[in-house]
Amino acid sequence: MNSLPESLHTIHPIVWIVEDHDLLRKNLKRLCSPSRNLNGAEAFANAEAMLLALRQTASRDLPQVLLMDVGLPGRSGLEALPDVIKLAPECRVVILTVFEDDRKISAAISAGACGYLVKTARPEEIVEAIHEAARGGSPMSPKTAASVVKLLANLTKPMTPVSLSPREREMLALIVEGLTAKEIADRLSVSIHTIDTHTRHLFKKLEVRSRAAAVARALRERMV
Amino acid sequence: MNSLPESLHTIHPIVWIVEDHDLLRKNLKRLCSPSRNLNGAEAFANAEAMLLALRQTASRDLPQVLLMDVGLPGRSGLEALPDVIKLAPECRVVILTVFEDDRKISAAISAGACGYLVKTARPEEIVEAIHEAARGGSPMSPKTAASVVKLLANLTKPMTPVSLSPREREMLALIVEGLTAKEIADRLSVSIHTIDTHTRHLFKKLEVRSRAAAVARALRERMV
DNA sequence: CGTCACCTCACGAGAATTTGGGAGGCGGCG
DNA sequence: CGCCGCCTCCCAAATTCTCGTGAGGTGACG
Repeated sequence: MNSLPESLHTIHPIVWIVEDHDLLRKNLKRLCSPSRNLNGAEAFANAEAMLLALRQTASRDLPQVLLMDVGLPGRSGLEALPDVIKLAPECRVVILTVFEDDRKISAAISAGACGYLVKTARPEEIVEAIHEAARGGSPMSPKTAASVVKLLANLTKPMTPVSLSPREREMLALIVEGLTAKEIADRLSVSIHTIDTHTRHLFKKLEVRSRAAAVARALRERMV
Repeated sequence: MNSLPESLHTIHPIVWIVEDHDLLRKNLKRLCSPSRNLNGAEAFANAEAMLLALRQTASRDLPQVLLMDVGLPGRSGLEALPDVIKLAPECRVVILTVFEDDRKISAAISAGACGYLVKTARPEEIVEAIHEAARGGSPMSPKTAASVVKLLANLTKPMTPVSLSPREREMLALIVEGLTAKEIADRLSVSIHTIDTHTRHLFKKLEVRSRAAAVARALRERMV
């Protein structure tokens, strides 16, 4: 969709930077120079200042790419993301961090980030990543990509090593809905004793001993 | 976890190739040569032949990386993936294709692929991708990564912010584990009455009326 | 026709959960 | 200091769940 092969040499994406470490911030800003076909317009030490500036910026001057550190200053970076998306929906947010663990990556992407860079990346890699982000891509290391893939695979894997009968599957779905045995009995127009029996068989097959555990297994393994 | 900085030059990952186009298959195999620290042991024209060989291969000779085309020959490639995973669970499968659209990418990752390459990639990129896959990473273009990120973001976005106290968060985790109130009380060394109270507050905040529903909400909105 | 899986229903007892109330102590904050 | 949120504990009743066991009916399959 965003294929601009020729104009890469003429368009200078506006890049904003949020980084609390002074030296790194300056280096990053210097990196985003017109000589590298980048326009490092603004650099901030924290997310609040960036949001403030974002609110006071005309839409034609909004950044195309936002390079944001989410390091020590609490979660200010990730928490600012919803506001960034509201104020500049077209802006591609690339997270810059020292950590590369599944939870942080998951949180960043859930919050709306599109890319994920580690600070150990070489300058040329960072520049290239910014261009890729502006182009609509999601720059990230293969290791980060592996985390993302693992998350996605876990969320979408359809496999159920347990063979449930249609009725049991139905039961499971209703249990996951949070219904009580009696409510399920009413919903399905059968006796509550029947529900009990189904539930018992279900537990045996799922190898659990409680509704809560059954729900956990069902949701984790996507058999709903 | 898989940091082998020194041994990269000595370990030659065994690479298998599935590609129906004769010329490309031969080129790929030639690419996986010891001179590039790769061991392109086998190349097949279709998935069935590869599976057959996989079944007859001792575990020490199983491929570390499987480069598989999923082009025109139906879905034979993706459909073979579950078998590959069963026969060689440690094998990293990298999809090789001409298309780069969301649906195919999603299908491949759901099926268990770890990487995704386009055939227009340069030889060095392919070689590097194979090494990254063997290392545990997920090689893919930024554009492909963008598709994956989009999918993941869609699946995990509905994060309603619920403010739980630390203790309540702990409770929730243990409930999701399937523990009973008494077991939680023992685990945390407090009275079961305390657990009851926490549970009540938790339910109020989560707007649920049962453990099962609490588990469902917690897992769906990943507050675990 | 026999077997088997599935759905249905029943009884009963013990365990656990849900729901309502109240209460004391602690630490942060204006 | 007073207020508020949090953690802790208690009582008690109603409800629900868990887990046995047993059993009748159906449809599929060999």
